[in-house]
Amino acid sequence: MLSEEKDDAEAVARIEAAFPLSFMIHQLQIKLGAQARALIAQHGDLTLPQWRIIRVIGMDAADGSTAIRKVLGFDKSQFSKTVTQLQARGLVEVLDHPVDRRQFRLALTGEGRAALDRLTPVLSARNEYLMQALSPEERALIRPALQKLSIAAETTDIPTGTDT
Amino acid sequence: MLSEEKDDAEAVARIEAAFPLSFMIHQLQIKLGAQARALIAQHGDLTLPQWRIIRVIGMDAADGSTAIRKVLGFDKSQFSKTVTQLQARGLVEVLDHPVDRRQFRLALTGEGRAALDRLTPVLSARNEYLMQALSPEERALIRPALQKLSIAAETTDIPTGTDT
DNA sequence: ACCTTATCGTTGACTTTTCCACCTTGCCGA
DNA sequence: TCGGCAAGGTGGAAAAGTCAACGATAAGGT
Repeated sequence: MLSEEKDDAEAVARIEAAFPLSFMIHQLQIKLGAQARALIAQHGDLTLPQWRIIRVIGMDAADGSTAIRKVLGFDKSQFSKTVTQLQARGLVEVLDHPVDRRQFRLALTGEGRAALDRLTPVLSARNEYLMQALSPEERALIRPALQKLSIAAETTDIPTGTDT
Repeated sequence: MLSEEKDDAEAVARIEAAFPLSFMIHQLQIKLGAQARALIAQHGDLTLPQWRIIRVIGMDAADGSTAIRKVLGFDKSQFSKTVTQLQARGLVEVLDHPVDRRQFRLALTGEGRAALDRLTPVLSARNEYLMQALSPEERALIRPALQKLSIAAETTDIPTGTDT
């Protein structure tokens, strides 16, 4: 009799139906993080934040520290520490910023790019797998939806129930 | 001249366009977590994980430890430690589980329910605020989408690019 | 009934993340 | 041009989260 186990699953479903959105996202993030860590660990020895930074630098869409830090949403301190680690491991090069002397530019070293090339296929396949779990409409809507939420999540003072 | 600042913002937008989904969710979760911490801190002295557990118990949809732990996605260890804190602070009561002797049941004490009632309006208003940032279709689709992703995120071995 | 396997919660060591104070650099109005 | 304020990065302390090992209970197959 697996009624107990089933009861737990039913209880989970019952709760999830009325779950705050932020809880759902948190729960999802926990699972995604664990999945990513497992994949990264199987194919190298980067940490998850290290991988994220390398991945963004490798997109060649920006090299300023602030831009990279902000897309990732990283805390200043964590970003600083992770970049130091990457630099110490010779995966990333830290260069002067041409305009803003507070910032710096980031570039991959040969070794850094090698790590990126080794990991990219694996993580891309995962991303594909995740996207395939969604219906076409969901695929189309989820990115803008997440972006809107991301902006809304930056508000510090919430309009108190003056809505209707 | 705010060209520098603007350049950063443009770079961020450029990167985000081609961002892996998992990165977007991670970035969103960071912001949501910070927002929730700020709100909770303003209205009491709970930690975020403590609040989450209290909130779920207060839904009265389940009281078994496993069900509560799994909807939140919490690590066993973290869950155990946070429940101990809540019990020590007298916010939560730990009772025997009627069927499974490995688990326990959780219930709010009077003080626990008071904390819940104090915080709920604030956090509910935030949830409303977040939902209002979405279009009606997005609102309708986001929950099932996140649930599908959550299931997909549990897969440990990803089908390697054999798709086409 | 029995044996094997899986799940549960707890613990301790460890890593990661957050928070805060600090100093430097850029921004903008007086 | 100066003076205040915002934004950038660093470093240390505290909190949160992760991981592996353990003993106890359940579940499932034989």
